[in-house]
Amino acid sequence: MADRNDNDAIQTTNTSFEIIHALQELGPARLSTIADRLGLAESTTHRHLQTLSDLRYVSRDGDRYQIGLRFARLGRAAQTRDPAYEMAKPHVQELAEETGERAQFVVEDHGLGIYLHVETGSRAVRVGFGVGRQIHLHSSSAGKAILAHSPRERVDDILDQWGLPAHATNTITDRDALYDELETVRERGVAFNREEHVDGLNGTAVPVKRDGRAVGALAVAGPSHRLTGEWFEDEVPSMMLAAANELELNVTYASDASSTDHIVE
Amino acid sequence: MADRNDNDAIQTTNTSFEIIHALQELGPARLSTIADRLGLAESTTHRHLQTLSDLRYVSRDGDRYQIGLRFARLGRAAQTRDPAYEMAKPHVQELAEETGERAQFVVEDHGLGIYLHVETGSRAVRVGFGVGRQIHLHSSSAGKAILAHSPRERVDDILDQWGLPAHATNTITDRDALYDELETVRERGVAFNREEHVDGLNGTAVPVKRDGRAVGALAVAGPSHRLTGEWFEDEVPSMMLAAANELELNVTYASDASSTDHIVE
DNA sequence: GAGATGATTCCACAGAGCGGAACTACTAAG
DNA sequence: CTTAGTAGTTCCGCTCTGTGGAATCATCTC
Repeated sequence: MADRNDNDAIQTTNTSFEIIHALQELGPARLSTIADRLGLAESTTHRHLQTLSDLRYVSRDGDRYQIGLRFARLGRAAQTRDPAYEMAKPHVQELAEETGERAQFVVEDHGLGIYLHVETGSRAVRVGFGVGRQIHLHSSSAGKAILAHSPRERVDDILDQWGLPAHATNTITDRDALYDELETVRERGVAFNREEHVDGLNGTAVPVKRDGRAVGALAVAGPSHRLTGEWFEDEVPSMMLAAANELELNVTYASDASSTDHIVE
Repeated sequence: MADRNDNDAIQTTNTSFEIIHALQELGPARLSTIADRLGLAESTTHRHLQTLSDLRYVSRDGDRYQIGLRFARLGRAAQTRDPAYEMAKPHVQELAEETGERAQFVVEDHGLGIYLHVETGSRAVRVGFGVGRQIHLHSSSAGKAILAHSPRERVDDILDQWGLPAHATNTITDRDALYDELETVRERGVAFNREEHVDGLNGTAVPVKRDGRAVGALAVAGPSHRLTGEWFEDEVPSMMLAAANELELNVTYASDASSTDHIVE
């Protein structure tokens, strides 16, 4: 066959997840819609949906299929796979209160940044980047904080895999420019995002380290007109540094006596 | 073949999810451990893990595999698949504050109750039943509130599927007894759980209805020695009823103008 | 009732997933 | 430095299973 595509992944599993992704995007949808969208036979689509429904990962209401609530469980399992992740939550809440802006905890997986906690302060901008959201690391303050404290080799791999696509007018799209930026971040201990991810949105972040490696980053984001001057460049960062410092102590301490954290099914 | 098991589900998809479930329970695990546990050939396991890793639903660190953070996204999609679910969150928070106990929002899917929001009040009992947790409906206050406002036919189906297993000393394990109980719940508008799910734990819940059907239930749970008397039987229920009432108004109103809630990938 | 639409079941075929065996990469030990 | 031993990866042929098309069934609509 000519179509020796990507690599040899299991096609059936891919198809099942394609259907799940379709449901994620479409919301409640009918079988034929999904089959059309993915270019699958209706019989095939039907069997996948049947299987996924048996597994409770798809719900069905009449002739509408939608994503199953069992995924809440797996999502939760992901969010708590490292005890450090849960420890970050109160600090995110505190930062949201102190700054009044949106505070986040972001970690890296497969070269992307994933929002694990999001708290909105009193005057924070509206939703849109909720928990679970995936972003490129090169164009966000949290991402740069993480990259700055990752081995150069790993950074290269990530950039190879995802490139440096432009998301906003100030996005850093040049590799060397990014390396310089990461050097600055390392020196200052704080990363800034000046409308690099979304126009009109600034952000700043600090890494949370364990054993020298960044396990994630604490970040604060808000409209660029409000996040400016000393508030943006000094005051907010020092709040985050204080939080990160405390968090790092918890995380490091807990990793010694972590055995009790295991949760059995 | 003799083994015409359950029905004809897609075996490959089942296997992939079995591996995911194994990772969920084991935490970081090595390939051979997973293969052993599931009775699969290592080569097969390897291919599944490879595929799931390409999809970013499995992460790999050296020779340890674990659940991927991308599931946080699907979990979030499940948690927000109905806009009503998000509207419940502030009410849960308020109930947790007012009562000081653990407050929850539970919905039904595939005949099980799923915790979508959990907030712990100042003196609430420690974790263990977090977001995403799945419980039988017959043995919890929230479950009974939901069942009481579901069509009899649906209740039968659910009981057929899941039975009435005993979880604690007071669990209702008799079908007719449960029907009587549901009738009481309908009359009072409130459901109670007196150590039916976990010994030492009481709970109470009210349904949240839309168009006559229960979309979920608001519940409060706490140690049986603290949840007693008027506080348990009147005061807490009236707080919940007030919250549910307000929530129902939001939910019903929002369902008219819901088109703007759609979130695009 | 007839017609259309969509979901479900049936079926035959070939492609895809499977397990066993061979191979490679690391460690540990002697 | 060599030799086992362990765990992960790749290879390969077989067969079984997932696939799409067609036929059937269920629901609405006009």
